[in-house]
Amino acid sequence: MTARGTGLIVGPPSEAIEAKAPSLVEDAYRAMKTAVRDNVFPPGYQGSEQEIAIRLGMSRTPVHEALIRLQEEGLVRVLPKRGILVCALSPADMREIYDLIATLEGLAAELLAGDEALRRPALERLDAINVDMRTALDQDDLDAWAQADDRFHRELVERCGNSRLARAVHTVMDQSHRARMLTLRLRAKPVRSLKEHLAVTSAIRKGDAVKAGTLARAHRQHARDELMPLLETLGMRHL
Amino acid sequence: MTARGTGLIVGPPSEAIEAKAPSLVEDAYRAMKTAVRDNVFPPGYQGSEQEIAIRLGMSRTPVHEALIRLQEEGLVRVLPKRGILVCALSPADMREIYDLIATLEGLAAELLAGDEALRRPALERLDAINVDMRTALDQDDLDAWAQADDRFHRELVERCGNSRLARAVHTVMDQSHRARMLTLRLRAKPVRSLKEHLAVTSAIRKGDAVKAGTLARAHRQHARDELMPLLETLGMRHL
DNA sequence: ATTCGTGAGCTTGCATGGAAGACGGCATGC
DNA sequence: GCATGCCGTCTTCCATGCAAGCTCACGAAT
Repeated sequence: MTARGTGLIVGPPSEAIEAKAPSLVEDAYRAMKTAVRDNVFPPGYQGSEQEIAIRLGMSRTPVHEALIRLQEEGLVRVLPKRGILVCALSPADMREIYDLIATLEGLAAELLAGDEALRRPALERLDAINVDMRTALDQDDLDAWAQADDRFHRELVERCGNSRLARAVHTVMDQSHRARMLTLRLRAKPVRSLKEHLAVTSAIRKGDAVKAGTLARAHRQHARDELMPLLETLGMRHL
Repeated sequence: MTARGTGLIVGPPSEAIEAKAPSLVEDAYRAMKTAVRDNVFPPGYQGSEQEIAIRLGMSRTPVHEALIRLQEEGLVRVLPKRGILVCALSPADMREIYDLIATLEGLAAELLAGDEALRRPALERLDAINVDMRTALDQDDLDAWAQADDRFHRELVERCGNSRLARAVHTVMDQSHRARMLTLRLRAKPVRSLKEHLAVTSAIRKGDAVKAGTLARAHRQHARDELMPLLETLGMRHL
């Protein structure tokens, strides 16, 4: 219990834009997260730490530690003595996620609109992204659209000044990434998205926090209301 | 890559009310979390895994793994090759946390008010807690008041039906618990809290989702606006 | 035919040791 | 006096080994 030295009292990881030191744990973490996101490990997939360790060319230890982090983020479960399991999402889970994101992005937009210093650089980015999305739509390039959409929402939460909010949103978006990609091509041409993005951007520019928040939240709720019936219809129990 | 068997596709930890199996990692996790919450490990405290392992009577491994989880939750930082550090919170961090909680509890109240099946059992609890809080106030029992306050907010998010929301709120509330306890006795008698809790409860009972959400959010914002100047005044750089 | 017990082969939990990095004090050079 | 480079010590990182628990197939008993 010897608190050594009166070292600098460093804050939580919030602020620090620490470029994680390279380590096997970090490698394993990234590799497995990517594998889950890209459906290399499909939901319901069961594997063992040993198997993954061999594939990544390391021992079980770093894999095990990376799995703890992934479990904490809700992407996998480690079943004691039984192996690891990639989590599947039910429609109810998707609803939870959308409700959460809608509200949090609403707050993000609100914070952004209410802070002059914050919104100036953010708007620059958002405007550029909106242009890209318009281009993608004109060219019927769904992948480019999805990428622009992703970037828009990412910038929104990353630049709102609340790092914990950003982290929370990222966590649940990681969980739902797979499902999102899966349903991307099942929906009608997403023309409304651009309109709504522009409206949110505009409200932020005007500094109308309440309106920006309301619009951003409604935007996600629309997406939710479009997605949920689709999932139910397809009888998707899990994905 | 042999996905073994067509085993049951289990969902994310969301639903499962799994009573964590007893394990050294779990013990270490709880012990250290409690130690941080109760200021046994004050912010800025530096220690080593070895030291903690000895104190807990186990090897370094479970301590290390528990630390990974605590780091993921933002309570500590593991500095590579240097030791562990208990995170301190700045006023800016407290603001982040309150903004986040305000919004999330707003959503929780909204969800609760909008769902008949959910709100019935919840209201039973909330009513009881409100009675306890009234008693505590009448007796000037600050500790009892704090406990009732905590329970109220806990029930709110745990019974709203969105497990991810609950988890997110718990995570940031754990982070801010220390600061909250510290400032508990610096504030005026919290008579407004009860009134606001009653108002939120009433709105939920009426099924007025919008009002419930607005009130719950405003309640936390009031607390924030009361707390922030206090922190600044005391010149608290970190806590 | 069906049930139940048993054991082999998985799995992770945890302990431990060696390796490499980070820090701080001390000697050295100016 | 002051800066600088070196080295001992402390720390985590990672590999590995053993132990214990879980699953499932197989065989015996009913």
